[in-house]
Amino acid sequence: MKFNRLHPWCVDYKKAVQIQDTLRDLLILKKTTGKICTIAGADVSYDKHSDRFFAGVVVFTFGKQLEKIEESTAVGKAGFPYIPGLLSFREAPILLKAFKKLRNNPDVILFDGQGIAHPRYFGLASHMGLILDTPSIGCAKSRLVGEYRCVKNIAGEYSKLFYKNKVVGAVLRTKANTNPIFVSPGHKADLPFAIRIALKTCRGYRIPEPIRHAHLLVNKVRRKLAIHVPAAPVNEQYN
DNA sequence: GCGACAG
DNA sequence: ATCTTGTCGC
Repeated sequence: MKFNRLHPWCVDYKKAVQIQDTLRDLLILKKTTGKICTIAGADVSYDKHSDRFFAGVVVFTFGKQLEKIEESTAVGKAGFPYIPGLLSFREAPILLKAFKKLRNNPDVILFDGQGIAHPRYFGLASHMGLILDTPSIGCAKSRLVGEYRCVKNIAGEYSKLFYKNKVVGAVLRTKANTNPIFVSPGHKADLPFAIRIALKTCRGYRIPEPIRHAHLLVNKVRRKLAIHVPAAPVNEQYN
């Protein structure tokens, strides 16, 4: 799939913040009209020993049945440290490498990170959605910013996530007796749409299927490509 | 200065 | 994210 190069990735932290403040104003926070036929999930795994990333994208048909129709992976070195609020500068380059190999153009993409529930309203899902010019939704497993009331322990229940007096997302219970996930619009999406899509793609697990399968995929690739260091000889104890 | 802090 | 075994609960 094609995407726009909006800026270089090799920037300093201050420049990264400026880029976020600029690109944020390009986001469209309204649901895009049109039927959704395919939906993708993306995830990244990190190997600290080789300082490498394993990225994966899985595309599903969207309907009563979710059917896997394509998957794509990429491997590469990490080029930016993890800094809360700047995650996209760390993970987007390797994710884009995987998206570039994708033959399908998914109608919606789910990311394992925040959308606009971010200090500058521009999390990973927003950044990726903008570059790929595709509706995107952030589905994070924990909170970055914002306050919320506890969510009823019933699948489908949610609480609005407030940040600086604005609703930036929802804390969504995708399954009973399980911690909720943090859903927020990325690009070309509004909150009701984000919540609806996240819930419709859950199949008995806490994490929506597209992201869950992308996670399984990157771990599979990681095991396969792991650099096997020869086992250290076992030193027998004498005396 | 202190605490918080997606992956 | 990663390091990691067993274990408690629906």
